Amino acid sequence: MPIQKFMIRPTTKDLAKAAGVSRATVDRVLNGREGVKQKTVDRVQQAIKDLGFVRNLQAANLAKSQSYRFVFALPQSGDQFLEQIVHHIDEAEKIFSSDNVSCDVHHIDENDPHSISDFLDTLEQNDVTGVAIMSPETPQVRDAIARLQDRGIAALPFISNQTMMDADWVGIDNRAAGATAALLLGQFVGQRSGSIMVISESMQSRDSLERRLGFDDEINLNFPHLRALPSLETYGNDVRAEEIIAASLNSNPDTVGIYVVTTEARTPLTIVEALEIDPMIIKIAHERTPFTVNALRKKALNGIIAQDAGHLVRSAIRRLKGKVDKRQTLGSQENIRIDILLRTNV
Amino acid sequence: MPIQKFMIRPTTKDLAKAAGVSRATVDRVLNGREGVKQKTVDRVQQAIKDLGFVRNLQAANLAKSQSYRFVFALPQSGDQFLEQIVHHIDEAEKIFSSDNVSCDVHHIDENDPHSISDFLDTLEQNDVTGVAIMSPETPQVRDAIARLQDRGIAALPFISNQTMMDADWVGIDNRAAGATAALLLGQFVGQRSGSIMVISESMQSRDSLERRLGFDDEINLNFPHLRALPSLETYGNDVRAEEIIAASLNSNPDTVGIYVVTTEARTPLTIVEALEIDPMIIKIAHERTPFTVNALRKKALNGIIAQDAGHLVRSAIRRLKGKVDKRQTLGSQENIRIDILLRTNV
DNA sequence: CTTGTTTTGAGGCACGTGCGTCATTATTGA
DNA sequence: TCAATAATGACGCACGTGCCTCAAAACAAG
Repeated sequence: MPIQKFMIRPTTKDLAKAAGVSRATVDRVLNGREGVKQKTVDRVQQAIKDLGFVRNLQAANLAKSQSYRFVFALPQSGDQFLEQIVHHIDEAEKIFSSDNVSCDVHHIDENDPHSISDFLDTLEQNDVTGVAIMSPETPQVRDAIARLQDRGIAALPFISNQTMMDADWVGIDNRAAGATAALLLGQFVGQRSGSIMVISESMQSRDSLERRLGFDDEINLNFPHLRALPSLETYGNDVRAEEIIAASLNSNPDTVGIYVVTTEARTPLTIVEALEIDPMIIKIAHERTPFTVNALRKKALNGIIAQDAGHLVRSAIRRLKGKVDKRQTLGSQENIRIDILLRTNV
Repeated sequence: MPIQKFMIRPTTKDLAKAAGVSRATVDRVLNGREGVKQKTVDRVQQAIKDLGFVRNLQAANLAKSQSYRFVFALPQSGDQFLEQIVHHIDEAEKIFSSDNVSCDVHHIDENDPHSISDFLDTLEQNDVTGVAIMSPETPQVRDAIARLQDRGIAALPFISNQTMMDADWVGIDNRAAGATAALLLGQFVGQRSGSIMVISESMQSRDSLERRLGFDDEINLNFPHLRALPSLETYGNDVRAEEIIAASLNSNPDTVGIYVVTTEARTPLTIVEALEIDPMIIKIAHERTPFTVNALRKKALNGIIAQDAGHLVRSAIRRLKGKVDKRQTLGSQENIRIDILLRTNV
C-alpha cells in the first residue's frame, strides 16, 4: 500500500492514561497552572514526548472562544504602496476569518513618536491581541512596544524595522534590496559608463539609508565604470524636486541611470518623464503600485524592486498569531523575498 | 475608541432563531440533507444572508473528526528541483498540521500514463482526500482525474498543466516565464548583437514549448538584433549534450547568450562552464536549486527565472483543502509569481 | 496521633457543529 | 374524514480542550 494511514493524534485523555494521572492534572500541566508536584509534571512531560502530543489548537480556541484581534498601526500618508497594504489587510481578513482573526487599521502620525506611544498605551488586552507597527525607530515607540508586551499584547515591527528586535520583524533586507537595484541597473546599463542619479524623499529614514548603502556597495564593487551621485532629497516638495532633478541632469550630462529609493516613486518619475530625457537611461524604482506597474508597461521604468504587499500582511498576521499561541512560525514561508518585476512578470 | 469591537460570529443557534426554525432544520439545510420544504430552505438561506453566517470550520472538523490526507504524485526523476518540492512538502506538513492536514509523496513514472492512471484508480476516498498531480498531459491521466473527482477525491494539476483544467491548477504561466527570461537576457546583453543558444532536455513537454514560445515572442518583438537559435535537445544524454553544445558554439561564434529552458540546468551549465567560453556571454536558467544558486553566486549564471517551490506546495495544499471544504480560495495569494533571482536576492 | 496543607481525581459544563433517534405536527391523497 | 406521508422539533451524544468545583487522598508538621 503506497499511502500511509493517517496517524491519529493523541489527546489529553491518552496523555493522562500514559502518565498515569487524571485529565485534570494533565490539564494543569499543559496550561502551567500551579499545585502539581514536580515529579508529576515530569511524568506528564515525558508522556507528551513519548506520544508526540500536540494540543489541538482548534479545539482549544473553540473551548476558550479565543479570537485574534490584530491592529495594523500604519502611517497616514496617501502613498500608493500603503493603499496596497491596506487593501491586502482587508483581503487577508477574509482569508484568516476561519481562524477567528480580525484586523483593524489605525493610522498614526509617523512623525510624532509621542502620539504613537500614546496610542499604543491605550490598547488593552481585552480589545487587542496583537499589533503590527510600521513606524520609524524612536525611543518612545520602542518603550511603548516593550510596555505592550508586558501587558500581554503581541507586538511586531512591520516593514519599518526597529533595531532592537533584530530577527523579529516583517520586511525585507533593505540593504540587499538596494544592492539588487544596483545590480539590475548596472547590468541593464551594460558597458556604457556614466553617472547614476539617486532620488529619495529623505535620507532620514533607516530604510532609505540602508538601501543606499547596499546600492553603493554593489555599484562600487562590481560596476567601477558607474558613479552613483549624492542623493537628491525632495522632502516631498514637488517644486523643489523638479528643480534639483533638472539641475542634476544639467550638471551630469553623462547620466545613464536613475534610481528612486523612496517608496513613493510617482513624483520623481513624473518629473523625469516630463523632462523627456534619453530613453536609454535606465530607471529603477521600488514597490509595486498601480503607478509603477503602469510605468513599467509603457517602458517609462525598466525595473521594480518590490516586496509582496500581500505576503507582508499575511506573514505579519501569521507571526502575531504565532506569538499569541506561543508557537514558533516556520521560517521559510515568513521570509519576505525581494521581488524583481519586469514588464513580463508583473 | 479607535478599535472596533470584535463582531461575534453568529452560530447555527442564532440562525435557527432568526429563521424561526429548529437547529435540526438549520442543520439539514446547511448540510444539504433532504426532507425540507423549499419554503423553509429559502427562509434559512435568507437568515444566513441576513446574519452573514459562516460556519465555524474548526468546530465542524472537530465534530466530524475530519482530517485532510493529501497525496503529491510526482515524477521519480532525481532532479534537484523535485528534491526542493519534496522538502517543502515535508515542511508544509508541519505548518498545516494544526489544520489536520497530512501529506504523502508518491512517485509516478511520468512516461507511463497507464501506470499513473492505475495508481490514481487505486485511491479511495477513505484513504485520501485529495491529490496533486504533476504529470504531462495525456488522455489516460485526464480520464483518471475525472474518475477521481467522481469518487469525491479532490484533484489538482500541479506545476505541469493540463489544458482541460485551465484556471484550476497550481503553477506559473510558462509563456510569461519564457518571456521574462528573454527580457532579462536581452537587457543584460545590452547593445551587442548576436545569437542566443537555447538548450532543453526535450521540446516534447508542454512547459518547455510554452517557455520557448514566450522567449521567442519577446526576443523577436523587442530585441531584433538578437537571434534565438533552434533548441538544442539533450535528451538527458550528457555525451550528446556536450557534442551539440560545442558544435553550436563553433558554428555560432557570435553567441552572446545562453538560455537553459529545462528544469534541470545542471548538465548543460556544467558543460558550458567546462568549455570556458567568453564570460560576457549572458546565461539564464530556470528554477532555484542548490546548483543554480551556487552558479549564480560565482557568476557562472547571470539570472534565474524561478517559481517558489514552497509557495507552490502550500498553494496546492490550500487549494485542495478549499475544494474539500467547498470554499473558494482567494486569488491573490494563490497566484504563483515568476521570480527573478540575481546574486543579490537569492 | 491529629491537624493543616498540598496534591490529585472525578465530574461537569462550555465552545460550535455534525449526526443520530424519536415524537410531533403539517400536508397530502383517497 | 381518515390514513399515509412529509416536514419539523426536541433532545442527546460526540469531537478535544479549557476551566471550574468539590471531594478524596497524600503528605507535612506539630
